[in-house]
Amino acid sequence: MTAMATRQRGRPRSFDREKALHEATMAFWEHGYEATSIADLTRVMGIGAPSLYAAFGDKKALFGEVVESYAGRYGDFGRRALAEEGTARAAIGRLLGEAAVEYTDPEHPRGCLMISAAANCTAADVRAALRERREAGLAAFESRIGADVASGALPPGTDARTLARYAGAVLQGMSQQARDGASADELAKVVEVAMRAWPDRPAGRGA
Amino acid sequence: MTAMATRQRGRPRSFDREKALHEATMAFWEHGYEATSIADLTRVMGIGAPSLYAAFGDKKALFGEVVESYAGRYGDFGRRALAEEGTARAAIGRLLGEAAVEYTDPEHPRGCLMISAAANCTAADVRAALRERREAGLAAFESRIGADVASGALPPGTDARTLARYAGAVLQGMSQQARDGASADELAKVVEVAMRAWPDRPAGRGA
DNA sequence: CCCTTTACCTAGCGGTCGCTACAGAAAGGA
DNA sequence: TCCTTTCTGTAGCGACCGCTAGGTAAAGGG
Repeated sequence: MTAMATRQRGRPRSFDREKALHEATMAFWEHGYEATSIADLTRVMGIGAPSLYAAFGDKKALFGEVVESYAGRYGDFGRRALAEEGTARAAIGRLLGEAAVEYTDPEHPRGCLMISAAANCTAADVRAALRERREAGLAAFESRIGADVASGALPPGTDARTLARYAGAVLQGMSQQARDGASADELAKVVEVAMRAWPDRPAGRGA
Repeated sequence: MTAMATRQRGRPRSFDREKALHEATMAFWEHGYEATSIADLTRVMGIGAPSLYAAFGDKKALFGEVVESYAGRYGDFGRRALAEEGTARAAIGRLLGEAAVEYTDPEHPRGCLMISAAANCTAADVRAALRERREAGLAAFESRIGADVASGALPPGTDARTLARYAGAVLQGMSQQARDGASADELAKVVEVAMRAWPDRPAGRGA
């Protein structure tokens, strides 16, 4: 309390916490929250159960850290696309295009952890946590689209909420398809089709 | 063997097999294959575990019957739309529109059992069984679209496989959104947007 | 009536779940 | 050197998992 950073007393941790968290992320990403057991986790993390509990709390807290680190490391392409592109169309198009690559990257499990890892989960709070993140994503889409409607880059009658939900549905569908085995190329072609639905000039049909 | 239909010997079953199967369907639909325990099933079916095993085999076999009956009872709108509509566009548009209603019907759990019930399932064969059904659905879409390309109802360059996968992705996304709480009206608007991507006349941009 | 056949109920099997008590090991402070 | 602090490994807790043995109840056949 008085001094800060008591410079580690006692026996030092014998494993790399970041690396262990990464391995846990891969396991949860692949199999989902509930289907990944503590025994699975201790095996892939290379540590004993007491070390896991000492370092991360419990299974839910570990999953919480996994989701947080996942969002920053693998889910950030969406935020960047929304922030960096000049129009909602460009942002969503880029986001979906990058998802096609990301969701099929052989370096890690397929699809999106935040979409699939708590799909059929008994723990209601874990389900709710990921659902809230998905809803936050939709809200970010809607906000970006709304800005384009306000600026005139999209037709005045455009329903931002619906267009955001459409983009979210395509994204979630792509995640499922990736987990079902679709290739990056196949998903990229789907994105190309999906973007044809976008109202691309202020004289469009509206909605 | 010699005579047929030995007209029930022994004590008759004390529960309605169809009704029990229906209750099991609701449970699996709501919570998924793995998260639905035998104890959950016996409770909602109103029978003891030995009766369940005697009537349905084991958990996998029961789930198999559930999927089969679900496909006929709740998943048939897709087959009908593909069979009855004059064009692939009309068929897919109707299919998605009916899905918006079906996936949010308060009479039963939200979304589609075949899409979500084995999402994070440890049993690989159960996962594979539903994946194969989804792939069969995509193949049916592709076949119907291919017929329209051949007949000239769709532009010659149209990629039937991609268009089918696009429709499947939207459908799967809608299922997820329904489970996340989207209303029938919201999903219907998403369908309206999604169908704008459809190549609607033989002078379209192709792909 | 008794016998056979089938279904039901109670109780509990071996296994895995998430999690932890406990004792030993490895560091710094006195 | 000894104590305190923190981490590690073994071993196992109570609860639940899918599933079933064994005894009893309810039907038809003789």
